[in-house]
Amino acid sequence: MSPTGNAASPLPPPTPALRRAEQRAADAVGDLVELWGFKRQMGRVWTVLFLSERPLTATEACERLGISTGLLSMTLADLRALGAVRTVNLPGDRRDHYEAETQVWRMVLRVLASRERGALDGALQAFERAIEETRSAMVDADPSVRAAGRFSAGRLGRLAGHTRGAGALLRLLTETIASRHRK
Amino acid sequence: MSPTGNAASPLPPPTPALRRAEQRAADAVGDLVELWGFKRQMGRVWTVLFLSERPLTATEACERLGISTGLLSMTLADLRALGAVRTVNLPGDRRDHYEAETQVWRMVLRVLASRERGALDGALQAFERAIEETRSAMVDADPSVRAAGRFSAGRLGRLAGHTRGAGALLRLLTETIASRHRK
DNA sequence: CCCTTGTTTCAATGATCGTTGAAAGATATG
DNA sequence: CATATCTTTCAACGATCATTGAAACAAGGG
Repeated sequence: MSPTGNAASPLPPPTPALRRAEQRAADAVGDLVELWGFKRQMGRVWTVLFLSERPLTATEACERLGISTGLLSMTLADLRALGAVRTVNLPGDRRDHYEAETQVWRMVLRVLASRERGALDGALQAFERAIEETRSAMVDADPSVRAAGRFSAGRLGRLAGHTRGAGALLRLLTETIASRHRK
Repeated sequence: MSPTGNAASPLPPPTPALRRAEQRAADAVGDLVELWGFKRQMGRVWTVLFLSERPLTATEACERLGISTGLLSMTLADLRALGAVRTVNLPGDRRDHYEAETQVWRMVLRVLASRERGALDGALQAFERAIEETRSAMVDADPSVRAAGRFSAGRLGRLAGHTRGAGALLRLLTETIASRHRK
C-alpha cells in the first residue's frame, strides 16, 4: 500500500458515546423493520451506513455492528435486492464500500407497498376461489348445507371486498405520496 | 342430553368442498396476519368463526382447523385480548361458544394502528435520545469527530422527522376511516 | 360430595430461524 | 502464475417459536 493515504479516508476514531448513539438508532430501526416482517439486521446495517459520512467497508460495518462478515454479506445481499444499499468502488482501493439509499421515505414506501400488494393479491385470489368453491358445492345440496354455504359465501364476499378496498387505499397512498416527494 | 334438540343447534354436516373453501380462506387470512407480525393461528381461528352462521364450540373449531384444544385455547385468549372474538354462553349448554367480531375493517385498523403507534413512538424516543447523546459527545471533541457527529445528528434528525410524519399519517388514516365507518 | 364435562396451563418436543467460522470463490498485484 | 486480500457461500450450532398431550383447574348435576 502506498504511504500517501489511499482513496478511502482514514475514518475518524469513533468516540464510545457516538458508538452508543449509533447502536441505539440501529437497534431502533432494526426493531421497526423486524416488526414489519424483515430481518432485524437489515435495519441495523442500513442504519450504520445511513449515519456514516462516507460509504463503509465490510470490516468497518462489522466492527460497528458486532456481527460476522458472513452475516454482513448476506444482509447486504438482502438490502441490495430491495434497493436499500448500493455497492460503490473507490479508485485505488480494492475493497467494496457500501452506501445507504438516502431517500428514506420513498424507499420505505416502495418496499412496504410492494410486499403488501403481493400479500393482498394473494389473499384476494384465495377468497375468490373459496367463493367459487362454495357456490359450486351448493348446487344439489340439502337446504341446511345451502343455507350455510350462502352465509359463508356472503362473508367471503365481505372479506374480498375489504381486501380490494385495502389494495385501492394502498395504491392511493403510494401515488399521492410518491408525487408529493417527486424530486 | 335431552332428546329435543338443545340450545346449540346441531350444526349442518360440512361438505368436503365447503371444508376446503373454508380452509383456503382461513389459510389466506392466516398468511396475512402472519405477515403483519401476528400468529398465523389467530387468523385461521378468527376466520372459521367469521364464516360460521353461529358461534362455535371449542371442539367444532378444533375439528375444522385440525389443531389441539390447547392451542385453540391459547389462540382464543390472544384474539380476545385484541377484541377479535367474544365468548358467548347459550342457555342450556355448558360449553363456551365463540363468535368473531364482524366489523372487520374497523377491527383490523384498530389492532394494526395500535401496534404501529407503539412501535413508532418507541423508535422516535430512541432517535431523540441518540441525537442527544451525539450532541453531548461532540462538545470538547476534536474536529473530525465533531464533523462526524454533526453529520450523524443531521441524519438522525431526518429519521426522527420521518417517524413523526408516519405517526401523523397513521393518525390521519385512522381518524378519517374511523369516521367514514362510524355506525 | 363426587363424577362428568369443559377449559386453561405448562413442560416437553419438533420445527424454524439466525449466526458463526471456515472453506470456496473472485480479483487484483508483483 | 503465485500470492495476498476481499467477498460469498454454506454446513453446523444454538436459540427461538409453535404445537401437542397431559395434568391442573373450574363448574354443574346427580
